[in-house]
Amino acid sequence: MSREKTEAAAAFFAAELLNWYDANKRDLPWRRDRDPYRIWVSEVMLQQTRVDTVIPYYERFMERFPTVRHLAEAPEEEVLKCWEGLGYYSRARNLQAGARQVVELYGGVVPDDKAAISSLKGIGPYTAGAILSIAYNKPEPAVDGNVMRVMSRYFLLEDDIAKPSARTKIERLAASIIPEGRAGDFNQAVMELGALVCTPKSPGCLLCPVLAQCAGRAAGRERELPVKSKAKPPRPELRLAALVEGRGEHAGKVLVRRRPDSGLLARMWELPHMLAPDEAAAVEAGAGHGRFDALSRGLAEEAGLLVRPERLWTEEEHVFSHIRWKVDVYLAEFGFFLEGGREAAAGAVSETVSEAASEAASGVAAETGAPYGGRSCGEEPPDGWLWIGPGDMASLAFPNVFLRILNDYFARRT
DNA sequence: AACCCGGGGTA
DNA sequence: TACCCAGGGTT
Repeated sequence: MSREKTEAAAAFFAAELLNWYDANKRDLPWRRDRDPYRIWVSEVMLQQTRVDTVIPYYERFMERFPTVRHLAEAPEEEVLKCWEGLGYYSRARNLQAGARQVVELYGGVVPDDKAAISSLKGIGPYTAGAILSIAYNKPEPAVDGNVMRVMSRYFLLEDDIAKPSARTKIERLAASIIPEGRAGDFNQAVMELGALVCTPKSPGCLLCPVLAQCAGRAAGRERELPVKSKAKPPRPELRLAALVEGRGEHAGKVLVRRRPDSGLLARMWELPHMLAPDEAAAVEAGAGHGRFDALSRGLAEEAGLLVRPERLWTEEEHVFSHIRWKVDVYLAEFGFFLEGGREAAAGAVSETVSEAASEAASGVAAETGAPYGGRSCGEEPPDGWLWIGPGDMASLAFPNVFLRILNDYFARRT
């Protein structure tokens, strides 16, 4: 296509899209004003997440953390709890870290220049452009998946949008056609078109305000675009989890633990669980045991927790973008914690671990306070472990799969 | 550049 | 079932 023709198509695109947006934009909570903090929160929530899913979370979040200072000063646990179920929890932790940066470095005012705003935790090229354009009306591109799809079709771009180079190219193109004084509206208009009309599977071309100049449609290729290489399928993992029921003063409660500070589901709460051993390999090595033994041994070695699994209680599935968990949940009777945690536990675990777990669960060790395997043991949960009842569900943040399991469990018990 | 990081809607 | 996301961080 000639440069002149492309430029004419670009001018048409911007003008028609703005008219369409003015008449058709949705009334969304974060479009009530131009408070950069509110725009920021909405943009972070909208990363990889649909508008309808975000709205209730957004309302709740803004009620609880109405200003950047409220967010900066809140306990992280509360922020995570507010984000529970929304996924990609590093977004919540980074958002709060960013809020604290804004308070400490910029007096609580979200900066309006690209370098400063891009230096905030959790703000990448898209979010920086979105805040600068929507809140401050600066002529910065905000290129997300919608924009890449719309532009790929309209300009018939065949770049693989899974590659970063495609986004960079589309950013340059988008920046070159932002209409004077209307950066925020234009960026939102392109995204709105992608969300409402130029949808991934079956674009509503007959309703499209820029149909007349759409090169992809003219070529009859709107359904083939954008070009996107496929991601690897998630790897399957079988997880063995223990639903450990308390006794005595912990009757009616179950044992949960907090995940490490970094990595998958960082700092969220969960049932104790482990990756199931490769059973074929175990049998080959002459160490084949059942799932009950595997769980008992695994939790002892990895977590310093002695329990006796009783029966399979439920199976749940949980799909991440890169892992597919099948979670087999076993009801288990509590034994004791090995003091000294993992290291001590590893040394204490013997071939007779399942017998030890049985003894422990039947209360032998607990009653006598006797050490096991040369190690002392206890009933008090170490740091990062808790006995919880139904009433504690409101204050601890769980990933969805464990939320389902625990809510199910408490609902059936009571 | 490749990989890590959730969850839900849609066809 | 498979695909799609209103991305950013880490290595």
